[in-house]
Amino acid sequence: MPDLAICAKESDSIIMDNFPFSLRTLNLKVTPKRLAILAILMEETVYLSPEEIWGKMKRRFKRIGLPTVYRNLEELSEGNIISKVNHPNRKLYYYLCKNQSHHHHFICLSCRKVEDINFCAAKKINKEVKTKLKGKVISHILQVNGLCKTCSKKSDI
Amino acid sequence: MPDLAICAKESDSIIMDNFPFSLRTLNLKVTPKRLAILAILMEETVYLSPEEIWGKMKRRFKRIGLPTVYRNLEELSEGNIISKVNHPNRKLYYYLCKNQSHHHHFICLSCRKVEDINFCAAKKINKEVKTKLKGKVISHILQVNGLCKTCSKKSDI
DNA sequence: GTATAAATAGAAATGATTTCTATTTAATAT
DNA sequence: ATATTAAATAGAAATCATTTCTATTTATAC
Ligand SMILES: [Zn+2]
Ligand SMILES: [Zn+2]
Ligand SMILES: [Zn+2]
Ligand SMILES: [Zn+2]
Repeated sequence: MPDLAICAKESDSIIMDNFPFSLRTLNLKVTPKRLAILAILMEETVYLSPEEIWGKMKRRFKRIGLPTVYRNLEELSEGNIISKVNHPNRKLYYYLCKNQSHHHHFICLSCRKVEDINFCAAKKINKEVKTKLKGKVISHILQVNGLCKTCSKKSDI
Repeated sequence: MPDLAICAKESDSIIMDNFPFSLRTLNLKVTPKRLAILAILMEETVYLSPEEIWGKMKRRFKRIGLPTVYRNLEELSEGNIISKVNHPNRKLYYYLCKNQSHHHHFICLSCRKVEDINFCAAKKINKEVKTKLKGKVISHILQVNGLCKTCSKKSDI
């Protein structure tokens, strides 16, 4: 189905084109390095570490500091443009999800693939917190860790 | 209601009494230090950092190393006797929940209070991962971060 | 263009967590 | 009780992912 592939690429570029707007909305300047970080993440179906992103940035810029990568990833994540992965190894990983609507992720602990889980308990949870606990929700984490289809087959052997 | 208080204490000691059994089930030796860590966590309604637990341990033992605290907390958490908190500041915190059944937590980012959320999407999620993604679930995180009743009132001012 | 605040490079520091080895201890079998 | 053995521990030291710092550069608004 070449149509699907073309379609996917078009929608990708639509997302890419919107990054400057998204950045400005967050009061972040539209710098070449910010856009490059987003472009790098756009190309991936797996979550990446700051150091790995730095490695890819070094191919595009002759001067690029690791702190810049860390800072930008944190800002982009804070602004909900990218998402942070809660890895059991407690290291930082980031992922850019093309799916704009609120949802959560299944992450593969082996190959790092990320897949969408079209399920969110937010409404029920917010209700329970509000009525029963009388608290104020700031954020919620829902993440499923495991082995993707391919990796679970491998470990079957 | 003094009855409730007594009842609560009795149920606590029932849990306490079961720790040696739980530890043996996990092939962990029943050491005074393990039991003390559990006793310290039992007394708390808030999550504690390893360093804070170490501080309390130093009152009970004249020789007690911080690595011992870290190691034990990790083992107990791995064995599901205690639960790890996913704090936005990315530091380690642990909590011992008296509620034995599977559930999740609302954590206060201000006073560190932990409250139960009697809701879990595990069944739905497992089903979605199994049927749609054909993956294997290893673990899932569901945690709600916010301000508890008391703390959200304070920040209203 | 100019002004200004934000972003960045690069070096350096940080500090929570982990690793290491010698010693001690709990559990089990005499 | 005593001996045996594997697990647990103390304390010092190392690790290293992440953050901080300051001078310089750059995006943006006028
Ligand atoms: Zn995989
Ligand atoms: Zn997604
Ligand atoms: Zn609170
Ligand atoms: Zn609980």
